[in-house]
Amino acid sequence: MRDNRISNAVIRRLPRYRRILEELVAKDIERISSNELSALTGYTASQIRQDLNNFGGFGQQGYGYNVQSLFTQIGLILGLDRDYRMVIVGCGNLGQAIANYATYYKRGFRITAMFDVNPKLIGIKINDIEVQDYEFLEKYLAENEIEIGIICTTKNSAQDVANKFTEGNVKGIWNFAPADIEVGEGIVLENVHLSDSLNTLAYFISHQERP
Amino acid sequence: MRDNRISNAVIRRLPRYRRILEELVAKDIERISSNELSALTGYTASQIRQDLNNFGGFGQQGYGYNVQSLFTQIGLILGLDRDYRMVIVGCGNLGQAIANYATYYKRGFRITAMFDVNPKLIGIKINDIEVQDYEFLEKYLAENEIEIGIICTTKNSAQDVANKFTEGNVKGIWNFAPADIEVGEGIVLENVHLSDSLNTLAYFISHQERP
DNA sequence: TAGATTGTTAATCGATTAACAATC
DNA sequence: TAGATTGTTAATCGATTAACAATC
Repeated sequence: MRDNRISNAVIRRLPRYRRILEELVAKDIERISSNELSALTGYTASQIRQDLNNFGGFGQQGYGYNVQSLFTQIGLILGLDRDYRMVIVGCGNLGQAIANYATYYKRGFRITAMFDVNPKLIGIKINDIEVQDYEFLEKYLAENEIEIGIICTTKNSAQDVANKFTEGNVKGIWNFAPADIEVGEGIVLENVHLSDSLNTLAYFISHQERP
Repeated sequence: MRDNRISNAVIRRLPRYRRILEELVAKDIERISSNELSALTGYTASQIRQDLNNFGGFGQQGYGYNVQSLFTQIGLILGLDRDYRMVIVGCGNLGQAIANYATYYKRGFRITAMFDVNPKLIGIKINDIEVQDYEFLEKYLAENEIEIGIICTTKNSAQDVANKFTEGNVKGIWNFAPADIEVGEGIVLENVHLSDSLNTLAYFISHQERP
């Protein structure tokens, strides 16, 4: 699989392609053309063909794409053929929501431990996982190989957690705290800035249909 | 304020500028140059000046930008000088997390009602707001002017909720369900696809440092 | 084979960066 | 005033779209 500098824009469209293909698989649809995919995704047929051809020729002239096979291929490209062990720090509602979400809807992404500083949360069980004292994170990461660290803390704690994750050799950090954190060299950072998203929504609402 | 077709890319950088300026305000820093802002944001100084000049000349030659004033200006551009009434549908952990988040951290964005279909959730109070039966959403929207509808349900219910929001004349929809929903003409849709975000993270982890 | 549709190259469009005159 | 830094125009870069030959 060639992946020498595929643009970010392309990568971020892949999960969406996959999501739509998943529905087609569920509907037992066997083949689809770039034109039909265009109607479903909103991207142009040309763009879809360009995107997919970054990774190889998945289609067949005169036929289109095999839905099941394309779905599988995109999964392979995204790295969804392996398991990811994840640790959540911050077990408030958001941390619990992410834990539930991953547990019930994201096969392949497994929460192995959860941490918090709040004595009221330490000890409770969330989907059979007992919340541990944040103090033990370092030790836990040293003893267990964890691919993804998830930050669901407040803004102020986020960088400290990120540092511990970095030292603990996670490969990626999924950050939900409204902070711009720094991560170690070679560690992937994916931010979900809810605040930015809501502010953007406010902008578009305010600027709807005005001269 | 001119806003004839400002590109999406620019808009999505604004909340980040604002977030960083907010910290500078807190640190009592008075002025900042595009060059210094560049170091803090990671965007080039040139891009920052271009971005800001879409909305007018906020800076002063030889001086730079006044931090407090720029912060305020960006807030105005984003439409953060008014209140937004919001309704949440789906009161599981995620819905509750959003409710807490908005209540405690987002002045100007006010949750006025919450709805669910689950009898176990109907009647409980989340930050003084009682969860109502989803059945009453339609009536509620008819009687109250709501700007933002928030979808924290499962994939399968998302479109139904979106339809009710559309009929109830919300101006924007903040969607957390992993579904591609359709919304009425003129209604702004902002998606937070956690699943896509996690899949993207998996991609970058899988493709770190490989030939 | 004829028709359909991809893979891929070329053209266009838009966004980012560079450069510099204007000006505080 | 001299120095600094913006606002803005021009150049570059990259991403999207169009076109069409290849081919199933």
